[in-house]
Amino acid sequence: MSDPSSSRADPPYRYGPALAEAIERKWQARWAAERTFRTPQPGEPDFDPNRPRYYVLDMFPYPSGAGLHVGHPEGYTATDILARYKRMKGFQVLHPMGWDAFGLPAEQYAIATGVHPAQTTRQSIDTFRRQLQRFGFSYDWDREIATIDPDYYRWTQWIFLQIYDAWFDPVRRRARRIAELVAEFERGERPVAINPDAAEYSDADKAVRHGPWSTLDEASRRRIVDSWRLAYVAEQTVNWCPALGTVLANDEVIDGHSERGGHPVHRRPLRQWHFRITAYAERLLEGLSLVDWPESTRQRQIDWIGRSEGADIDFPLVEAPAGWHRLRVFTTRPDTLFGATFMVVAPEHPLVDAVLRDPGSETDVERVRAYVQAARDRGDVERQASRAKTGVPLGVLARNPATGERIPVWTADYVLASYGHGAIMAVPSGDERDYQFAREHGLRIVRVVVPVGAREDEVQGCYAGEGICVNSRGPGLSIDGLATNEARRAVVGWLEREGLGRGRVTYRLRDWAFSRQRYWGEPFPIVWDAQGRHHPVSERALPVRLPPLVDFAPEPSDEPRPLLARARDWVQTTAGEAGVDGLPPETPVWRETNTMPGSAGSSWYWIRFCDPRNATRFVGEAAEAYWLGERGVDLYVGGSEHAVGHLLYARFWNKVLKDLGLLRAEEPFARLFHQGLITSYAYERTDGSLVASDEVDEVAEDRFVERATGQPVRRIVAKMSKSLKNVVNPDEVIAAWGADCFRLYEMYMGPLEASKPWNTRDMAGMARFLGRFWRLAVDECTGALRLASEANERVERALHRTIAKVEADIEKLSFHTAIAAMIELVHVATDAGGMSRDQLDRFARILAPFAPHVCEEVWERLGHERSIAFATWPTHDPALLREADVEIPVQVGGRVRARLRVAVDTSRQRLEQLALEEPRVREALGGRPVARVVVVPGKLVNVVPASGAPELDEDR
RNA sequence: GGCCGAGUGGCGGAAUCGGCAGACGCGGCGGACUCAAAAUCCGCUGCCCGUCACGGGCGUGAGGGUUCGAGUCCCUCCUCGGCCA
Repeated sequence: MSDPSSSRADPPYRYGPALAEAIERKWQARWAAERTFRTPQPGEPDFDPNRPRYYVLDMFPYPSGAGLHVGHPEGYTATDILARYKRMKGFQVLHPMGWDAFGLPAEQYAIATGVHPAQTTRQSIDTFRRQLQRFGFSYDWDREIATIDPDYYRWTQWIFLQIYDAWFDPVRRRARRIAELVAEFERGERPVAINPDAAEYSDADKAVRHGPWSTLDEASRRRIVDSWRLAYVAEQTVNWCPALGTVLANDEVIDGHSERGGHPVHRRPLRQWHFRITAYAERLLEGLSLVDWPESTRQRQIDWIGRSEGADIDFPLVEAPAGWHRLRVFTTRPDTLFGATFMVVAPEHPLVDAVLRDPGSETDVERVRAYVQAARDRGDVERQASRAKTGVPLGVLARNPATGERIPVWTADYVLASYGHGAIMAVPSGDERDYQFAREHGLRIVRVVVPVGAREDEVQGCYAGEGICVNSRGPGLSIDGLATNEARRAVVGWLEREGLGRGRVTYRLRDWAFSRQRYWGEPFPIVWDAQGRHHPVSERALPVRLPPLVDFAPEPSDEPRPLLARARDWVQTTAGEAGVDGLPPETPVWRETNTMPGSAGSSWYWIRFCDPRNATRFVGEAAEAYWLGERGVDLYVGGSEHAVGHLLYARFWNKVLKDLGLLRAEEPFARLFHQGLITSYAYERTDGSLVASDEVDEVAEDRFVERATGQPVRRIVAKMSKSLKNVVNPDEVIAAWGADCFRLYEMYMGPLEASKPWNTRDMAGMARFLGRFWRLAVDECTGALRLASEANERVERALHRTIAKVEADIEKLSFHTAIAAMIELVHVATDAGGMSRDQLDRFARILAPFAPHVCEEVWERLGHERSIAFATWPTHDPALLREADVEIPVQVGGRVRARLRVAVDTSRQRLEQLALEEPRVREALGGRPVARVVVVPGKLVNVVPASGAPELDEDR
C-alpha cells in the first residue's frame, strides 16, 4: 500500500494514505475554521441550560521536547470517542486540553543548553498541539490552558492563599476561614492552644496551657494560628548535594552519594511549605466510596493513607537526662504491652540530643555520637531496606507500665523519626524487626501472644499475628487468656484510666511538602519581614510573576539555597511594592524563594477548564455549577502511575475549596479509568546490547537477525523508551496510514485498561476495514456515492444489532469489541450488495466517533451540510435484535451431539420433545434411560443419561 | 514478604448472568483477477486421529472440587506483570 509505483495505478478515489491525508486535512481545517468544537458557556446564546452536560477529561500532558509518543493518543482517542458519542446523544460536552508545563526537565534542559525554559517549553507545547490536532481530536481549543501562563498561575497562587487562610475544624470535619478560628479564640469558645495534630510542633509545645487570647502577645498568637493553618512552614530534612547545588529526591541518592556524579549528599533540614493534608485523612478515605474508580487505585489510596488504630503510651523514665520524665510511643499492638522488653528511639529523636548533653553513668557518649552522625545521612528508604539492625544503647532506663520492669532505651535507625513519635516500645516476640534487633543485641524476649489453639512451647521465634495473650499479668492489669482484639480494648481502657496513654488513630500519610528549590515553578504569594514572619501577598497583587533569570547552573554550596534567591532585585522589595496589606508600604520584605512543585498546577486544572478566560474569579459560579456541579468531572482518563500522587493532591484541593464554599462537589472525578501501557518490541544481541527495531529482519517465525551483520537477535517486549530504541513515532504512523486508521488501530489492540504490545503489522487490518467502508459508500473510480436501491432486510437487522452493540460498548469503554461489530457489519453489507442511503447514513454516524474524518466525508456526500459531530445517534429497534430462527445445540451428558433449527420462542416442552426425537441423540444415549432433560429456551438442551445421580429440579 | 491484576490458537484478543470456547483482526495456506506483481475479492486455518464426507478424541497455566453443564464459581499450587515494603 505504501509502494508508490502501485498507488499510481490505483483508481482516483481509492482509500489509501494519500486520500486519507487529503480528507483528514480538509476536515481538520474546517473544524478549526468553523470552531466546530467550541463549547458554549452558560449565559452564551448557543448554550442550552436544559441539556445535560458531559465533562470528559484527559490527564493533561507534560510537553517534553521529544514530542508525542504512541502511548499518549491511546487515552486521548478513548475520551475523544466518548466526547463525540455523547455530543450525538444530546449532551453538551466539555472536552478540553492543556499543558502541565512547569517542572524539572525543562530546567535541566536549560542548564544543558543555555536556552531559557520559557522558550523551550513554548516550543514543546507547539509541537504537542500540532501533533494532537493531526489526530482530529475534538478538543475545544479555545479553552487551552498552560500552567505556566501568568493568567493561570495567578489563580494557582490564589488557591494557595485560600488554603493558607484556612484551618481544619476537627469537630465539624471541614476547613474554615482563619478569621473564624481567631473569633472563637477571642470569644473563649475554643481552648487557646497549639493544634494537637500539628506535626511540626513537639508534644511539649502542645502541652503548654495558654491564658485568654486577649492576654497573649502578637508572637504567641501568630504561633498558635500558624499551627492550625492548612498551609504552614516547617523544617524538613532534604537530601542536599553541595557539589550539584541542588536538592535530590530519595531515589536519586544511593548510599549517601548522588546517583549522577557520585557526589556526597547530606541530609539537611530546610524550611519548606507544607499542606496539612493529614487533617483530611478520614475525608479522603470516605470519599473513595462516593466514586466509580478502579478498585486497584482505591486500594492504593487506602494503603497510602494507611489508617491504623492503636494507642499512645507514656513510658515513665527512671534514669534519664534532666527534664525527661516520660517517653511517648505509638503502637498498633497495645495488647503486646507485657512483651515490651526495651525501647527504641530514632536517631533524630530529641531524647538523643538530651542524652548527649546530659549523659548518664551508663552512657557511652562517643558511641552514641558516632552512631547518630552516621545514621543522619542515610535516607529513610535505605534504612528500611538494610538487613542489619544496628543501634546503640543510650544508657537511659524506662519502666514498662504494665509489668513494672525496668527496660533499656536504645537508639536505632530502623525506627523512623517521621512515623508516630519517632519512638517505639519494642516487642521482640511479636515484631519481626524488634525480634532481629533483640537477637543481634542480646535483649530479652518474652512471649506474650500465641496462635489460637497453640501451646506456648509450640511457638518458635517471632509471632506477629492475632491470637491469645499469655504471660500478660501485672500489678494493675491482667489480660492473660484474652483474644488479642479484646486485649487491645482492655489495655487502652486501663491506660486511659491510669492516665498513661490513650487510644489513637494514626495515618501513614504525611503532610504534603509543597516547596522546591528550583526556578521553573510558580512563585509563592508570600513575603518575609525582617523579624522572619510570613505575610500573604494580597489578591490584587497577583500574579507574583516569575522573575527573569538567565543562569541556572548549580552553585556549589554547603547550605541549601533555592535558585530564586539569585534574583536579588526581585527578592528584596517593600510591602507596598509586593502588595502586602497590613504592613506599612515602605517596610522592607523579602520574597519567598522556594517555588511550588510540579503538582501545584495539576491540582486544579480541571476546574479552570470550565471557565478558562475568567479574569475575575478562578472559575465563574454558573460555569462551575453547570460543568462540575455536585458530581465533578464525569469521566477522567489517564495513567495509573498517578494513582496516589496527583489524584490524592487533586482530591485534597478540591475538598478544601468545597469546604470554603468555592465548589459544590465533594469529589473531583466521579469516574476514573486508567488506560494500559503501550509496549513495543525491542531487540537484544546475544551480549545484551540493543538494536533499533528498524535494523532487524524477521527471517522466520520468531527468528530475528540484525540486518547489518546477520547475527541473531532476541525479541523482547518492553515499555517504549529511547534507550531501548523501540519508540514508535505517531507522525510517521499517521503519514503511512492516516489518523483515522491510527485511531482505530489503537482502540482495536485490546481492552483499554490492558497493557498491549504495539505491532505496526496489524495496522493493515484497520486500513482494510476503512477501505471496505469507503468502497461500500463511494465508487473508487468516480467518487460518486454507491447506494443500494432498497434496504436489504439482513443488512437492516445487522445494522440494528451493531448500533445496539456499539452504543453499549462505548459506554463500557470497550472499543475493540465495538469495532469488531462494525467490521462484521461491513462484511454483511458488502456480501448483500451494499447499503441503502438510509442505512449508510446510520452506519456513518456510529462509526464517526472512531473515524471522524472519513465519516465526515461520507456524510457530506450524503448531502448533509452540518458536521456529523452534531448528528443524532441512530436508534435501534430491540425487536429486530433477535433473529426469528435460532440454532439450538443439543447435548447428551454435556457434549454437543445434534443441532435443532427452531423458532426463538419454541417452548420448553417442544424443545425437549424435539431433542429426544433426534436420531443422533438416541444413538449417543446408546439405550441408557434419560435421567432428566435440562432445557434453556433459546439457548440449549442437555439430555442427561441416568447414572445413579439423584434427580434435581429442572428449573433451578 | 504484603496487596492488586493476569495466564485462552503461531500473534493481538472475544465469550454480558455457569449454557455451542476461539467472535473480530494479524499472520499462514489455497484460489480468482493479472503477461506478471501489488492491491482487491473468495475459501480454509486450535491440536491429534480419520480416505473425503459423516465423524471421534483432546483442549482456556497445573492439580483437585461443586454442577446436568466450568474459560467463568470454590480450594491448593506454578508463572508473569503492577504497586507497596
